[in-house]
Amino acid sequence: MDTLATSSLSRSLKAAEVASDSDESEDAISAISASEATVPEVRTLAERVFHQLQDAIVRGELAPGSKITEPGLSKTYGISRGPLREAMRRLEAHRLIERVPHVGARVVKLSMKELLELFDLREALESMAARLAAEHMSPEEVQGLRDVLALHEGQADLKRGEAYYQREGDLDFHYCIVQGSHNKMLMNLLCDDLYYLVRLYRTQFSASGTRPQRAFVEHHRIVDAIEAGDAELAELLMRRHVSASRTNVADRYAAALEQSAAKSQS
Amino acid sequence: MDTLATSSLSRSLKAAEVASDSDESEDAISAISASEATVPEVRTLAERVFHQLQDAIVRGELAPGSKITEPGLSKTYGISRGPLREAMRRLEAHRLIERVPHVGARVVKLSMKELLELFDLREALESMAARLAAEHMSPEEVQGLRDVLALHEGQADLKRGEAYYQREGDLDFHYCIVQGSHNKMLMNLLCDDLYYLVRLYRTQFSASGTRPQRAFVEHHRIVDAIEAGDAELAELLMRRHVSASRTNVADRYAAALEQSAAKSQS
DNA sequence: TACTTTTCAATTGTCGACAATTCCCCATGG
DNA sequence: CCATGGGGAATTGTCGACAATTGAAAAGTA
Repeated sequence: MDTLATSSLSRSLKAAEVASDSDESEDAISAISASEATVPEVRTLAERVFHQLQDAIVRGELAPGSKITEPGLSKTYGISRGPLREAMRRLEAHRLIERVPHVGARVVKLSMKELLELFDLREALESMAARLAAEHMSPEEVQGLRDVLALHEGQADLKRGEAYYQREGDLDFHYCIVQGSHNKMLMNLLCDDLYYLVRLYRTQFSASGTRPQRAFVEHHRIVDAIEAGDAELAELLMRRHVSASRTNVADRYAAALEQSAAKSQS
Repeated sequence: MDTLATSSLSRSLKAAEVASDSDESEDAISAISASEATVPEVRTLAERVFHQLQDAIVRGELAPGSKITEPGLSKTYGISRGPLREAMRRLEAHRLIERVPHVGARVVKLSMKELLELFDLREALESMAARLAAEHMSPEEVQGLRDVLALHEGQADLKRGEAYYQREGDLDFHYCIVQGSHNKMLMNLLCDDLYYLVRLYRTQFSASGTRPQRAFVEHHRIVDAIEAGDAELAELLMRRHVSASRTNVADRYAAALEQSAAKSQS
């Protein structure tokens, strides 16, 4: 009951963490359609509660900006404060919580400014990932990418209007590209740090994607370029893709701001 | 005696950490030439030992790949294992140590492959930083940049052959550029995570810079572009600058490898 | 001698208790 | 009524002790 997997992404992320040495990113890709399959059970309490808190934050169970106290969490998760504090230290380093000495910790709350900064980072890093993926991905890995795309397309076909789930799938896609770069540092950075912040944003701003079809064709174009080994094109397309996503978010935010301003004025 | 500042960089990094809210990056720049000035003393033991260990690792006092035990460090730093473990959890998240549950922790040892990956990351991120800096830096900040450059130039003039210290100064320069981007996420990523790994590499491979003059003119060209507000040029020049540095490292490594191979064969 | 098994010392993981600091509330005074 | 200061409850920081796991040395057997 307490280990609800939130989406295929969370599972693949966890699987990647325990087996980060494997150069076979095929594992990670196929793991997406795998069953619950007992994530090689975490060996230590501190590690377990770290992942639990990470999930809880990213899923919005722990509201952004809300204060979290050690005795509270200690009782909730049934562990003592020792391992809990270690988990919190890790969360702090990953920027999912913010701590002030002798005062306490609270879940991070991304401002729109920070969110846009995050998109700038993604643009720089993921375009690089796409370039490297075009240079290094094996034909089998590319096929895995296509499978992922087909899978999500089928899902989106089922729930035409409800594009929310596709947004998580979107991260799955980007996750696979990063795996394909075969650059471990980049993989760590994006998959272990930035993508959790991206997911946090999605719950915080309850962002339901509003351009699923367009994102789909962009995804396909990117895979085409990767398959063709056209690194330059893949980099360019990914840069545009992320940039368009950023613009989309900024526009929606501006619209929401304007609407709330008009409402308060009326 | 236990708080030996290793270089101006370490001080500016620390100062940036405690006052990360300040939008006045002027502070960080001027802090470079400031005196010892008691880094606003860390409030908690865990935090203090974290910085001490961070410095010890980056300076090479704790050899890369060497095993570190909790009782050992506990006695060395005169604290109990509680705060120590919290510090180690933070170091682990920053990828300065690697831990295996129930086995132990050891200082990371960068392979050449990982080092080159690190340079790829820097190329993507710092070129982005240069572009943003060209767009956002104020005239005062640019002046601060020039001061830093002049300062290091004077130092290098003193120790002509000994270019080692300049290498630390090199990071100071890059540090200022990142500050000038005014992108907090980027600043955190580069200054809190990647730059420590870069410094670790420098001790691990005992990298004495071999191209100080060229790096100097490249630095000046970059500042020129930033001052002119030419974002595109600044981005390009920084990309080339980091790329050249990467090539330099790779070449030196290949040469050293060849030399050792020849020696073992004779 | 080589290989397996067993024991044991050392290290890591976890817990509960105590000390130190902060924050909130309330009383007191202007 | 508002400002100010003190007191107390709650939370965070630190410590030492105990349990659990590991790795290797030591003992035993073929």
